[in-house]
Amino acid sequence: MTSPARRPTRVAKLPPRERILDAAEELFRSEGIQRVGVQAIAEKAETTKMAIYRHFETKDELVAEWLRIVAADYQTAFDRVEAEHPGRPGEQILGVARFIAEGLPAISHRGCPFINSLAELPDRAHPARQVIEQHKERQTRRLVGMCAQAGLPDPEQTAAEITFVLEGAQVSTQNGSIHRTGERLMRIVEGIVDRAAVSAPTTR
Amino acid sequence: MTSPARRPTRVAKLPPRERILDAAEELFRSEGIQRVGVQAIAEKAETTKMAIYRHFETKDELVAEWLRIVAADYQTAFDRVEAEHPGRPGEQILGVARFIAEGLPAISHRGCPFINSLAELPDRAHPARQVIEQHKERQTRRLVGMCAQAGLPDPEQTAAEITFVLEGAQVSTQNGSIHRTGERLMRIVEGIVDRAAVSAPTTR
DNA sequence: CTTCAACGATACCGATCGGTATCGCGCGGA
DNA sequence: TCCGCGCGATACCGATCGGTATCGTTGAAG
Repeated sequence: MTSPARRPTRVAKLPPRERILDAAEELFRSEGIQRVGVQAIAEKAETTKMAIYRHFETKDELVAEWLRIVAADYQTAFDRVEAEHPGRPGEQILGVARFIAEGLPAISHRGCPFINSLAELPDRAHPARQVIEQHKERQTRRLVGMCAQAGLPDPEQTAAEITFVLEGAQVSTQNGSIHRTGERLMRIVEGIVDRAAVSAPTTR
Repeated sequence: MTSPARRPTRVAKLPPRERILDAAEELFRSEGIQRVGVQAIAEKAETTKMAIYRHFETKDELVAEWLRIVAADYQTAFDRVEAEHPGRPGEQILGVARFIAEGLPAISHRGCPFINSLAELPDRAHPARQVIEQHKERQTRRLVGMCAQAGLPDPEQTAAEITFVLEGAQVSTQNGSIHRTGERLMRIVEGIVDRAAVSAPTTR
């Protein structure tokens, strides 16, 4: 009656490490890093503090691991967008913007985990800071590459403009209404790309 | 020898309340809100915890008061920019952007206090949240007004775009180099205004 | 069947948190 | 002159923090 892969109750609980990371994801996103204690994570993960410290050296390392997963998810989304529009960098840029725009309601009132973590972790020696900086660097590099492939005259400048707009939009979801912020954001990015392309009407 | 207005030593210390607010300004900006204890503020202000609680009901109220002062400073800066270019809304918009751009090095590696406070205070009932929302609302209204006076066809849209860019630029100062971010930001805002004005070449 | 490692539970540690109570001192206004 | 209040200092409160030690149990591999 005790087959290994399935348990009658609890519908096959995930292993502790994944339950911990899932709980951390929920709590860190909704309440921030500093306000969430290790005990709270353990309870939400249906385990104990000790189990957490068996899998992660410190709370700071758990935070870093969480952000690594979030960063990997962003990378995957970028890959998918890129694959959906092969050889059409203009569409890829808009796809990235759409990905962010469509995610705005989900992060409503809490903004981007990376931006928030930056605000919560002023110590540049914190292990999570490396994760954040590497992530931002990669995303910027990809965006610059798309702009360059689109033949835009100043890829770094346009990529910076798009980055600023995307981050600003995510920040703005935290207060006030999100009404139409997504559509607004899409039209802004469309305008940026169109304007940047006036002197170089190549692929797109 | 003990004249009231001047003291031989300590070069005329400010009254406790202002010393507390000055200390809070420094510490909250550089280390964030949650990481700074009331005791640390008292020590930097050369006073005691009790003195702080004589002037502020709670730490949360002190945070709100600090943000009220920061918001008032922003308002003053906006007023000055507006007065420097009377009747020239295009120049006013660029003046606002220049104010933010020139402030980037000063907030280097720590970003905007409002954005950071939003990340640190997820509780919408926190007294500081009202201050932040009112501030953002006012700034947005002023920027929309400038865009409208400049005769731009869609003031809300353009104001939103500028707001996003300004906030994104401030966020981006926290990681990586600030090299040329100010100039970059200025050129971006110039481009936004120019593009938005193509169908309405009025004042400017 | 035995063994070993991961797990869950509990109790505990020192440190720090926001906030309070209670002193004594000193200066300014009446 | 004297009163009173703001001030600085100290000690203290309960709660929570990140992190550790030590149990008994369990489940899967050998």
